[in-house]
Amino acid sequence: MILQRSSVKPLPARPALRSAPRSTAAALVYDRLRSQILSLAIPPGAALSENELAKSFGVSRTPVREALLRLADEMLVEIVPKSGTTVSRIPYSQLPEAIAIRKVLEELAVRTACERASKSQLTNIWMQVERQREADHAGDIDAFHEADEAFHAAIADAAGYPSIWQLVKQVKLQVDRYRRLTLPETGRMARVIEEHAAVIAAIEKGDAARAMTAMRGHLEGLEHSLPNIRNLNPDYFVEDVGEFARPTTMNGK
Amino acid sequence: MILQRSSVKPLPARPALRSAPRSTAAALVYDRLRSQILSLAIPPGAALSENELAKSFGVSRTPVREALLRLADEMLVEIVPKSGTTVSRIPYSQLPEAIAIRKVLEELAVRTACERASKSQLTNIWMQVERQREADHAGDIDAFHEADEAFHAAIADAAGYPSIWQLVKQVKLQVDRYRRLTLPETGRMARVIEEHAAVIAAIEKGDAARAMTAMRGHLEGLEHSLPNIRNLNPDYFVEDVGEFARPTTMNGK
DNA sequence: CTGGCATATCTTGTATACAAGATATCTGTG
DNA sequence: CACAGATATCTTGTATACAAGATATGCCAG
Repeated sequence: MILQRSSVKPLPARPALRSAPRSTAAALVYDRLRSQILSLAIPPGAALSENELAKSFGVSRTPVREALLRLADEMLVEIVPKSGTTVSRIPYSQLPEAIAIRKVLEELAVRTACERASKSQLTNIWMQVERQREADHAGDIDAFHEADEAFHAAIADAAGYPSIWQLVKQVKLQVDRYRRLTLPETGRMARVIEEHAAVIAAIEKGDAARAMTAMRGHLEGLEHSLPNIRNLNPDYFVEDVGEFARPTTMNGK
Repeated sequence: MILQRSSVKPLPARPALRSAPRSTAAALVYDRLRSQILSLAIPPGAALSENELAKSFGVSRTPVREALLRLADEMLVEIVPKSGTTVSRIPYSQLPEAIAIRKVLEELAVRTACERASKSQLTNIWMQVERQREADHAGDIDAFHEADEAFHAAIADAAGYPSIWQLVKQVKLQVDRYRRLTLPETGRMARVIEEHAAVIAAIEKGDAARAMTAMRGHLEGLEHSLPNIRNLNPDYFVEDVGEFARPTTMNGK
């Protein structure tokens, strides 16, 4: 039982063991599948067979099934009881909702961080912006993305509301998959860095209104990128997703 | 693993499939366990054994394990790899965070509902208030609670953001367990009904500011009830929960 | 060639056996 | 009696076999 007070994460400069073996087989299968789904390496609508996955991972169906059940809870796969399992299609109509939710959550984070952030926490946030600058210079998209997420997580930490970032991660999943379909926009990294810097600068001054506006504007950049493509791969999307709330596994309660 | 070996509810030999004819055994076990955990019938800190649960439910370990894994994702149980599984203690220090998050989510819901609610949706919301009035008169606490939740869900529906309620349900779990420990406050139902009526009235008028204020005030009632007891059963709580985000199952990521 | 029914073969759900770490107990030794 | 070590017995993690529904296939009648 480890009980550890966490104010600031060490955050290794290096992704460390990215493809390292996780503790359990189920965790490994979960990580790999989730990563491939989010990167669209496995496209929306693709069929997944527990037997095939078990063979390809060299494990039995048990850990594969465990991973799939968890992915179903995250709405990343859909399990039809005695029929089959597929990678969820992207619910296009729900993306604005996800962004709206993310906005209020992150506004709460910056607002509260304005009141409660310690100096070391502010430093940590700035550090993530610096990491992004370096990644931009190096042209390392993956490192940029990682530092981007660390930035938002650090703000939630500074607010003393770390679970805000847990919720945001959960909510942004489908949006992330959508954005993978759009072409990388040139100069985006530099713009994001500017916006991030504006947010943390306002937090540092304790200017809640300004910080919230900056964060809102930053996230509205996501909204503007929505009505972009989607006609390229219409079968990657589902127009109207029925009674949401994991209609596939168990009962939604 | 110290902790009481407290037996899991006897659960009649005849599982009363009539009242809970869930499709799969795993779903049934999940529902029953979850209900008993939230009602504190199984107290925080109680040990859970997959074998014992399997015997008491008359099924094998497989569906029991599936249910426990899902409950672990919801932070309702904690699984220590080769050691044991316990009902999660209530993270007292995280309750204000949960309430703060819920506030901004529901403020988003009422604000958006002011713009988008249809007449039938408004009627639906009023209907839930009416159900609460009836439950109050009948003194039916369970029915009141159910209508209470339906009220908040209906607002999210009216906003066109139904997943807001899904998130709120997820966030309020630990607060709900906490409130089960406090004595039922006389006159609370009537007060809640008043507050609900004020919210829907403001939504109906399209007065977003007023609706948000009403909802905020309503939810602040939760906050005021926090520093109540907690000394009665100090072993039901955990002061500082380390690296949040399901530290028990798999890796957070 | 077309339609319909039986069947073969998929799928997921469940039960059971085994593996291996963690913990408690008991035993032997000083 | 105190303490250390072996061991018995817990725990969860995984593999495998079987059950049963869903789907595809193919065969046969018209």
